Amino acid sequence: MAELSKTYDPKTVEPKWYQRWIDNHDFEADASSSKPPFSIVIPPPNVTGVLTLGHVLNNTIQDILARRARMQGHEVLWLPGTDHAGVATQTAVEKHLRRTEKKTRHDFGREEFLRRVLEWQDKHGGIILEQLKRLGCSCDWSRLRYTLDHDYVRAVENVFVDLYAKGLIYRGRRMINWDPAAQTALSDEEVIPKPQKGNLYYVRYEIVDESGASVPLADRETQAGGSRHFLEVATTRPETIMADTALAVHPRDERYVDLIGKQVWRPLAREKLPIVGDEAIDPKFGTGVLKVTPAHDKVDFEIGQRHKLPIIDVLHPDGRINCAAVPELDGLDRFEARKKAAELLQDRHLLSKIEPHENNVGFSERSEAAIEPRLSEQWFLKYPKTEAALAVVRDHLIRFFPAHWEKVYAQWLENIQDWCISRQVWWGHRIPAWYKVEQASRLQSTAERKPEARATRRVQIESPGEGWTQDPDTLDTWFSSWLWAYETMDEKTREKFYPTSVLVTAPDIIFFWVARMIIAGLEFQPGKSKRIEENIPFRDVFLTGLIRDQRGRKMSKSLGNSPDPIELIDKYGADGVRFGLMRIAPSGQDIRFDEKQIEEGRNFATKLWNAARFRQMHGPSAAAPKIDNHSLSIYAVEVLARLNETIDAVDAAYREYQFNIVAQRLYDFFWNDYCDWFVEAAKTDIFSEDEARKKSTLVVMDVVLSAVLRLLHPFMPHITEELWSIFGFAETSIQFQPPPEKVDVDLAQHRQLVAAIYEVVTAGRNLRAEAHLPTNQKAKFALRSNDPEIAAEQSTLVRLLSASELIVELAFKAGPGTPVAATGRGELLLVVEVDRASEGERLEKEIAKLEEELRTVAAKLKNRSFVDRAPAAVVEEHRQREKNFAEQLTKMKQARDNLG
RNA sequence: GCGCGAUUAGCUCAGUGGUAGAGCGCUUGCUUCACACGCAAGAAGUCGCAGGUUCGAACCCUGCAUCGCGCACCA
Repeated sequence: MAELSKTYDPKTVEPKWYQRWIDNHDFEADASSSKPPFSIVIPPPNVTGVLTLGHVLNNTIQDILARRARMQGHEVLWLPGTDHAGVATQTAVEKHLRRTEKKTRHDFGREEFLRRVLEWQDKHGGIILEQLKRLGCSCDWSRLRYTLDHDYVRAVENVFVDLYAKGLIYRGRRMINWDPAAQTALSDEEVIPKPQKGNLYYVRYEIVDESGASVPLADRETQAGGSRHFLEVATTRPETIMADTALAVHPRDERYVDLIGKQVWRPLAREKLPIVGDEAIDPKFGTGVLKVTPAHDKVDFEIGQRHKLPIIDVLHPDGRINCAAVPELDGLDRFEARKKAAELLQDRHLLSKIEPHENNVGFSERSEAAIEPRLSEQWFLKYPKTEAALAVVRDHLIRFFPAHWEKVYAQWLENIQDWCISRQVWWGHRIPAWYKVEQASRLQSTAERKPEARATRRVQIESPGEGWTQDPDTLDTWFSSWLWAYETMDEKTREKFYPTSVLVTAPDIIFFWVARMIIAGLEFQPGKSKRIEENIPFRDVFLTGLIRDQRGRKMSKSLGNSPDPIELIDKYGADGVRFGLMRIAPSGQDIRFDEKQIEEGRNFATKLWNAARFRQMHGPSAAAPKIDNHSLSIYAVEVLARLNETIDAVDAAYREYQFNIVAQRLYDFFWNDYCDWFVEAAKTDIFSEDEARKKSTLVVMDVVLSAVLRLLHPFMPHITEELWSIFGFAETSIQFQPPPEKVDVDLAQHRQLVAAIYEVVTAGRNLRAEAHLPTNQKAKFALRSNDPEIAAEQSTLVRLLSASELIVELAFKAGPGTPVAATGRGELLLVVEVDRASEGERLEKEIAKLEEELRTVAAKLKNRSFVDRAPAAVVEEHRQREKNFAEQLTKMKQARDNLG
């Protein structure tokens, strides 16, 4: 047994053990094992991503669950993998190419661009997997999957074909969310509404004269006031006026009802527009008149449908104005055009005012460009099994932790809309639809296709043959992710490990991923039977918090407030980072990150190391240590009792996924109960000549250390494995040791005595500090007691008090000015002369405190209702307290009186 | 507008009806034979506000305020 160095060095220990675990194939799951299965699929990080603190949190939790399950005798599969992340990766590569080569993807063409993406992927791909290894993640790397693996791609295509055949996937020309920067359609979930400060432009639409003639320009200004020559419209988007195809008012709005059916002149690209009545109009907003722009607004589109209005699109896909009729605006960016349009209207006296106005505008989650609602032909999925998906969570076949997320999940499913699944990006799963080449040759992208150009279409994986061209679009990344829970598994693996045990993820992808995976499981039924329980993708969903910085902001690259986890690991060790983070990660709450907390994790690792070192200095440990119930010291009984309590608390916390509580309980037990109290008290035995007592105490240490190492192993795998092997508690790795069981001794005995002794010690240390006696100066103490139990522990009391001597004597006489403290087992005196005045002052304070406490308890006990109605045990406890306070008060008052 | 969460020591947070807790920070003392990434002691809180239930409320109920998130609206 090598002697341990003074501080723990994670830099050598951690890589050493990780390599051994890999070499031993410890993380590889055996699908033919007879052990009960436990499985987790990793939320696949982006293939070119790098590790963030969010990943550290998420994957540490998964590793804890996997490692604990392994120790509990499960056959564990933690299945790792990466996601191609269509729009995200393509956006990153395009940005890179724009910067380095000043070219767009169109300059390269599809084939060359995809080659560039693959180059990028080779360069940046897989970094995050290596980083997960640094963290100690016990993934089964032999089963590593990627959403663009051949088989996985085939599965995605099959699902598409299948859903098309079922009529659940369809093409349609509908309003979608268009990202003008990435130039692709997005799903509703990828649009983030943000409040924007803008303007409300009040635009006058001239009412068409009954005769059809326009009012002469010169008269307009004067007539604008009272009479009905104009209808005023409040709009935030004057640049889309050319796309207006009607004005709309509420059908019962008295101000305007007589105008319904009449016409107005569109002020830009002058045309006659009808005035229609529609329930969707809010009379209280603006002037109560809405300009209807069916091509560029979702609500307007619906109004347009109801009134059979034409649709005029005045925007290019990149967000520039496309309107030859108004050359001043044509070709301008939409935001430029907004200003310009206002100017044009101003010049024509058609803009009556501009008011500041705040409204919500949708932004692309990826490119951060303002989303343009746009009419476009896309592929859509009508979600199957939404009722069943609601039911499995409602009936708790799947449980969410914390449970309140179940409501968020339900809310989304209840309001679910068809999913726009096609993306006008090149990086991803290409849609398995084929068109006759004559028509297809005209296609840039499905989004651009006019309805009349609709080609002959076939949906199948292989090309139908000569003359057919594949749909140029790809699928939403999440359309592949939703199969992740089972398409990552081969048939045998699936049979053993599907459904998975638990999914660990962040709450912001409940809609994107969690809900859709549940739907996929129910729809495609990958389970062993048709039973719902066999087909849901997981049984528990644990939703982590978001990590924020100290000011409460989300961690983000642009803010630069996200520390690099690898730097933290270099500085504090993976175990320190893991433990520090878990201790502050309350379930379901956001986490404010502070490096101090990681430092504490590192400090705890050092503490563990040194406590082990101390044990090791006193001789070798026994393999599989067993305690002898009959030779236990009272301190041993106490620490074992607390170990038992800790084991129970840890078990309970695990059941609710309360990792912070697990960590905190282990921290408190080990640092306070074991190190600060037990080890210090046990030094009496360890340094004594009594070999039997020494041996007994060392065995208790071994039992506790062996238990603590196993309890901590899921959180701190490397250091615990290192210490486990150094101590030689077992032949084999700690990874497969069963968790500690509670110690079977009569633990009720002695606990009161130990509590009393610790109370005396604390009181004595307090007296010493009050008397300004330095810690390194031994002091003489006396305890007024004739309690043989206490007397028997004299040597330990001397050690813990750092006393030169402790006299246990009921009638101990001390001179006036001897500091005294009341304890449950008699007064403790610090036998030194101190200034009478300051001792008197201290006693007065002590007495005041006791009197206050006594008053509180006495008042409660005088209350008949309390005595009659509170539980007997509570009342008894109060009585006991009253008695103790009264006794101590008497003693303290005597001491004060003795002072003179 | 609807829903969810939060509000406890300077900071970060535990605390599901019976004497307000931890870590950090702060103050004081200590290089004592595992550990200064440490040991010991201490100061510090009208538990967001107002009602209610209860013998008793940080905890349960109602309302309000502030902060955060989601959904809806968003001309």
